[in-house]
Amino acid sequence: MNDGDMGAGPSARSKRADARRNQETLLDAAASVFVTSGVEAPVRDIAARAGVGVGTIYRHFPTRADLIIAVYRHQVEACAEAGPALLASSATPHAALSQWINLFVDFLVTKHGLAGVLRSDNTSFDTLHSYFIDRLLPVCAQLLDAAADAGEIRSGPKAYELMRGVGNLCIGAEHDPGYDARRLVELLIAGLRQPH
Amino acid sequence: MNDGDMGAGPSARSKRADARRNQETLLDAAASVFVTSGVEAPVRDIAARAGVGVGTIYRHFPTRADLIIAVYRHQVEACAEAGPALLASSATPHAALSQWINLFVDFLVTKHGLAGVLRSDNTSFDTLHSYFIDRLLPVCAQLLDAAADAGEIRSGPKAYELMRGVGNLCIGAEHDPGYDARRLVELLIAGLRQPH
DNA sequence: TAAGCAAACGGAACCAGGCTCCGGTAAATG
DNA sequence: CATTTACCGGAGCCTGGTTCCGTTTGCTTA
Repeated sequence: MNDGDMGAGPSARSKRADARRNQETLLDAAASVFVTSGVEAPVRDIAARAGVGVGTIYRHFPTRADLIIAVYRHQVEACAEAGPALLASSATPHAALSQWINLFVDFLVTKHGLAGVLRSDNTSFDTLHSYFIDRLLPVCAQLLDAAADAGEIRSGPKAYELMRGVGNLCIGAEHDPGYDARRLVELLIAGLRQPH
Repeated sequence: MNDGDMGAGPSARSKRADARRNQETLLDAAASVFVTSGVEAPVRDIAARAGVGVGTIYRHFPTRADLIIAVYRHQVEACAEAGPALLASSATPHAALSQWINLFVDFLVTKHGLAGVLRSDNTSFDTLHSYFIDRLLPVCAQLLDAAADAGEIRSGPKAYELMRGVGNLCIGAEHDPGYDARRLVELLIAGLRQPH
């Protein structure tokens, strides 16, 4: 993918040491700033926290979306991999779907502002949106199809629509004690059930 | 409420003619810019469209929220008044609730970006949020209570949570052909039904 | 070890958009 | 017509994103 390591043999040239170090530092700084100030924290704040100039951020992460993706990649991967596992271990496909959606919701609501930025109409977040869709939509579709095949759900929204709906319900869920995204998502999933 | 008299008796002085004219012009300009560029259009654009300076906007509408409220006030009022009417004319309270929610959704999705701005964490939109809540929440609560009394719905979210959820589902619904907010809202309302 | 070079760095500078402030304009009034 | 003052316009400030380029620094090679 890049010319760096990627196991292309022992002779592969590395990036300069300071570059790699900075990339690491930036990821840590961004993660910690995201926790305290949300994913929409000013770029300058992240640069300051990392002790680098803003130019360095843009060199490593051309758009803010790239930075966010890099910070959360592990967790998105984990969520994606949990899908098939849940399907294998759950009593019914609908139960698996429900549990998986819970994982997804937990991820979104604990990342201050992430759900909101996912739905921003700012075009610079398109790649973030695409990343989530590319990685998670197939998983969701698999669970949904399994539940449909089992006759547990009515013909309703396709996976894309469901995921967007769930994502939307998570927006602004962090700091409003009167709003519980999980409860509403449960309601939505309940509405999906076949009225036996 | 309309011409700035503050109800201090019939002798109350009117505003200057140019001020009243500008206020009217601004409302028209804002409405038309909102249609084409969304409710988050730059203030300067609205000023230009109205042929006034930005100072004039801020004098008449101290925050953008005030402007948005003024532009949509009639429609919000109509929506609020439709609640009791629907309750009186519908077969069941749940049907009335469902229809009323549909009105609300129609309103939100046809106002480019309005749902998104309702959920913005930008504090300057708090008054917009408050306005919607103050005006519409009691209506929603009345419908919800009626449906609960009739035993049609399970004990679920309170009116506030329901309205926020519905509002969230409407975010970004305008320009995504693969996403139909109405369908998801219907699912949500269906999930509210008492099982069997 | 030192020289040469490209990679990488930092932050000044530029742009966009929100909001304020104040000198100027003109509506109301006598 | 003169006076008052509400009201107007837009220059200008602020915040935050993004770019650009002179400087620094790690790596390579002699």
